[in-house]
Amino acid sequence: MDEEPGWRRQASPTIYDVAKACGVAPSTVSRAFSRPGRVNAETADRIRRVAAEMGYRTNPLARALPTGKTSLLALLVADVTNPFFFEIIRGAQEAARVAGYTMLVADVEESAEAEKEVLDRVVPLVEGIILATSRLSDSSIRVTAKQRPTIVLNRVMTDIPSVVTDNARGMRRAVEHLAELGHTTITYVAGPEASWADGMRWRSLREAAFELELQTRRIGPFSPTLAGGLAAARTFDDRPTSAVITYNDLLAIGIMRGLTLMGARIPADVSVIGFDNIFGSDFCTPPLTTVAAPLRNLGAFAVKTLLAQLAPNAPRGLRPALLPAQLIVRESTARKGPRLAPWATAAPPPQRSVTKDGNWLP
Amino acid sequence: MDEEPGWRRQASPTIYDVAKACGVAPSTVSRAFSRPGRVNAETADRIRRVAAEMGYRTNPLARALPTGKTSLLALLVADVTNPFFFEIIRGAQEAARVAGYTMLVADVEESAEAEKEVLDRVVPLVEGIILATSRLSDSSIRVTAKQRPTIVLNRVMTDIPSVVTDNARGMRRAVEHLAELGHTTITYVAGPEASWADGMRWRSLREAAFELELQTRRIGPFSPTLAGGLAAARTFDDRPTSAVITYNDLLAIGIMRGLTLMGARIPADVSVIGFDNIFGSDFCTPPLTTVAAPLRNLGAFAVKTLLAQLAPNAPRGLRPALLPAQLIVRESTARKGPRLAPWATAAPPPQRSVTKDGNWLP
DNA sequence: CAAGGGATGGCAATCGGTTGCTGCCCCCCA
DNA sequence: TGGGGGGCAGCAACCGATTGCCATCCCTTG
Repeated sequence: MDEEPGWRRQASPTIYDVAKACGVAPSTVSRAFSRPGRVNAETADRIRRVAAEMGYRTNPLARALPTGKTSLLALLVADVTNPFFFEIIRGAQEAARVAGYTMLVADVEESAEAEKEVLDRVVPLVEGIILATSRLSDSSIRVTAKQRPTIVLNRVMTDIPSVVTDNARGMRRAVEHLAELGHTTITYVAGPEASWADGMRWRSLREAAFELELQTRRIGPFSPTLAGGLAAARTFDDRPTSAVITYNDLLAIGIMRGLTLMGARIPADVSVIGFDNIFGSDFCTPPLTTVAAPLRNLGAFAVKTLLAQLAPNAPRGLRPALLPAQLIVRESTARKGPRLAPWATAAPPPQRSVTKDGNWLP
Repeated sequence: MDEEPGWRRQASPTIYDVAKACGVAPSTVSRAFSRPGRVNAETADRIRRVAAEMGYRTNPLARALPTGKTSLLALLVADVTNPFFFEIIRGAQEAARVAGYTMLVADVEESAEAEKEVLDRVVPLVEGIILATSRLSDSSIRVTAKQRPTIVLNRVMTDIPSVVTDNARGMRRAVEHLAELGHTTITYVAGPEASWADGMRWRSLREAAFELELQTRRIGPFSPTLAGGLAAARTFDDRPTSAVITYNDLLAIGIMRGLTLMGARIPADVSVIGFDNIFGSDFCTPPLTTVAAPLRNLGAFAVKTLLAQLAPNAPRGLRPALLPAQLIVRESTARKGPRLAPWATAAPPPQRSVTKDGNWLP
């Protein structure tokens, strides 16, 4: 009865198999891979040859158990379908890959609940965590950071390493741009209240406007999505201004679309500036003037910072890393025109209906 | 000297700690969680209470080593920055999460090399794999499938479970739509040669056109990106037709933009239909008529199929799952106009420069 | 009252590497 | 010739949970 050994789905060879085939001890095989100098060069070579022949691959689970080195990093993003994260993910994955790490990207669907759940699941698996635009409270983040090295992206915390875009400088450039075009009052379309970046951008706007002697106004909060922008357009229509800066590009694209439907012309009637320079901001109508975040770099930099934390001689640099933003002028901004709402009196609104999630009805 | 026990970064409690605190054996603690009926209800309750108090969390690595259950699934996508995948990722992550699995999303940057490397790294960690738009050869995929249950998305293989959009039906609808608008010749703008979907779409176009007595033409291959579309516009300009169907939306948006820069009006001069209904296809200029793939469902369905494979009584349904596509008519298609190239004679092209990756120059 | 059996809990092996320590061999140098 | 030391390989414990098997205990039943 013992000629047919029980088989599992995939009996890949182990160091024990390799050891037997080579006539050495398992520990020697292990060291042949993980500590090359520790074993005779010839022996090591032979072991590696045989191992390759047998198709041996070291089992990451087994390695991770005693050492804790899973070679896994986690990146939690608020919303994978938000283009803001695309290049961040790319940059992070790439950086992780070249460093020999695998990136575990998880979507938390804009919910603190889901974020906690995902964290619970992921924390024990990974060596480090990047929280991109977390919706968690500072204290929740600290709890996580106590368990694994953690980096926050797009948010500043005093006791956790953070990587952010230089919002203040970017906002300053945007405001200057509008001022040069003759605008005197700027409406800020706010994003989620829980968002650190939103508060930061609004404050920076206030400051810049104050220095340049412009007026500001604020509407919101709105969901940072196309649909949110559509809603913002309706609110904005009550007290319009000639210039708008939005929390992010999605909101900007949405508000442009909403205003256009109401009969406004962009940029002739209203100039709009977004934030982040996401995918699509260059081919929307009109192409959007926006404060470009160094997205890819943001992701890559976060990984590098995290990896640095992982090193035994933890550097502990806690000053937030400020990555430069850049104003990209496209076609949604223009010299201030004479006309303000109601737009409909000037141009009949192209009649068309839009569903609540921002799609055209057939 | 032994009062200060060596500490590791995070000594989370183990079943041994819990066992000691409860005065029972570790195995009992283990069973209290994994096999509730097997241990006295009171004991189990007490153990669970103490465990909760101590903040015990079962270590997934340790559990996975003997059992092989990592509760991890892998989703490999050709390009995370391609919006085609956004909703697929969402759908897949969501489905995995509710099933108690964590999804490991990996970007392979459109390269078979990178795909292999990522697979090597990921295969031993996960219980199953979803290959979305793989650039691998059939035989490479089979090798992977031998190691772990594997599902291919957007590609049909006879011996591996696959989930695809019903391209033929979708293409048929698109061609009918163009025929109704009076178009007689359709140019197909091809995507990557290695793409199964590209071949499928082109064949379906041929068939549909044949039945409806239309002419077809084919240009390409082009990279399935905005930049690819810009290049396609130049090629198309040599032998223009009044209708274009592209391999995907990105290509469609790119070619629309390219043609517009050359002075063509869309849809008056050229009607364009894309494929996939990606993020952005509704707010580009003009909003794109496209064959909508059930993206979110595609992802969710793939996960469900994979999970089914994981069950011990493997169903082994090998007929590819065809998910229905839908034609979304927006504003990039219109009745065939009288005018063909050269466009420039009719309308002076708005002079503007575009960088090779499709951004406007400042 | 004894045999049988279900309910509970413990023992110990196991998953596949890693690593501290030991032991052996050989070479070098005094 | 003997002692010291470096190079190399093996032994065995360990990471933390799972699980087959055995030992108890107590209750039931003939």
